[in-house]
Amino acid sequence: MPELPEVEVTRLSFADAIAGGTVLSARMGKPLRWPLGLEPMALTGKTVLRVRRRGKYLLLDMSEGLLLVHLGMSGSVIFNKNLPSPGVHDHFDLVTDLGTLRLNDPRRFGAVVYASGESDPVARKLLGHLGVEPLGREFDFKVFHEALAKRKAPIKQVLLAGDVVVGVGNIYASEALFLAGIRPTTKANRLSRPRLMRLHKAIFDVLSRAVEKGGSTLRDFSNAQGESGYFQLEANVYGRSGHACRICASTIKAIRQGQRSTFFCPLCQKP
DNA sequence: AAAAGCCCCTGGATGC
DNA sequence: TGCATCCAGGGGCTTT
Repeated sequence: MPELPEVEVTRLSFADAIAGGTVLSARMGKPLRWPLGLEPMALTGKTVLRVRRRGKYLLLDMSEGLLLVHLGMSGSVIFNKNLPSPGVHDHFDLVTDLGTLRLNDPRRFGAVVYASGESDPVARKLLGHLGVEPLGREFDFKVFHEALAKRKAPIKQVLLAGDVVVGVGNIYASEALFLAGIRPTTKANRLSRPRLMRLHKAIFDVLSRAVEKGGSTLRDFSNAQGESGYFQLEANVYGRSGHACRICASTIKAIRQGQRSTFFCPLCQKP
């Protein structure tokens, strides 16, 4: 489910509310993608200092150590006081004196992992290979250009891999390539500098716009206050195969790339 | 080093 | 109504 915008919207929706909260108890439901790394109750007494984001990971800095939270494909988080007793897909509760953070994740591709710090091996394994943050100052065009020049894979799949830029998932990869006028199958190293400049800008624009709109709610995404996002209403290509392109009225096409769907306009997006 | 496939898991939509 | 099949916002791991 969640790409960078949804994770960022989630973060913004509870970061201030949980900051300063001291853990009273914690519980795990069914196992998630990776083990927590300690007994849930060992989190008791730690304080949540702040919530950051790295790629699609939420980082909860604790008074000692940090929690890495990933929403996988179907995860969502809610933060509130007096939550009802956990449902079948509620797999992690962090009860603090300011409220409870609860992860709901039917498919359980998500994870909550404790690390002693960012140099902890488990944190390095999950975060160490990540590319640049697209909404930060470090998203430099020259670096982007040089990284893509080394890649012969289709540009869509390079974007998805997340080792050049983080946070661009299946929706926003298709959307950014549409805005840049680039065919998703074009090999990354075959793109000219002007076209890459358009792509660089498109990635920033589409992700920031999606954050503004509260993310995309396709099936079940909502922020920690239970509110839906609206960016999907603005999608130009994602999920629109067979429909008319909003720009040129051509029929939007769907193809498969690496076991994932890709959507594009055959006229607006040049190989 | 980089690319391509394979899984992990559940639920909703679709088709017969 | 019942059952099979396909598809879904991710990404680490293994194999080429």
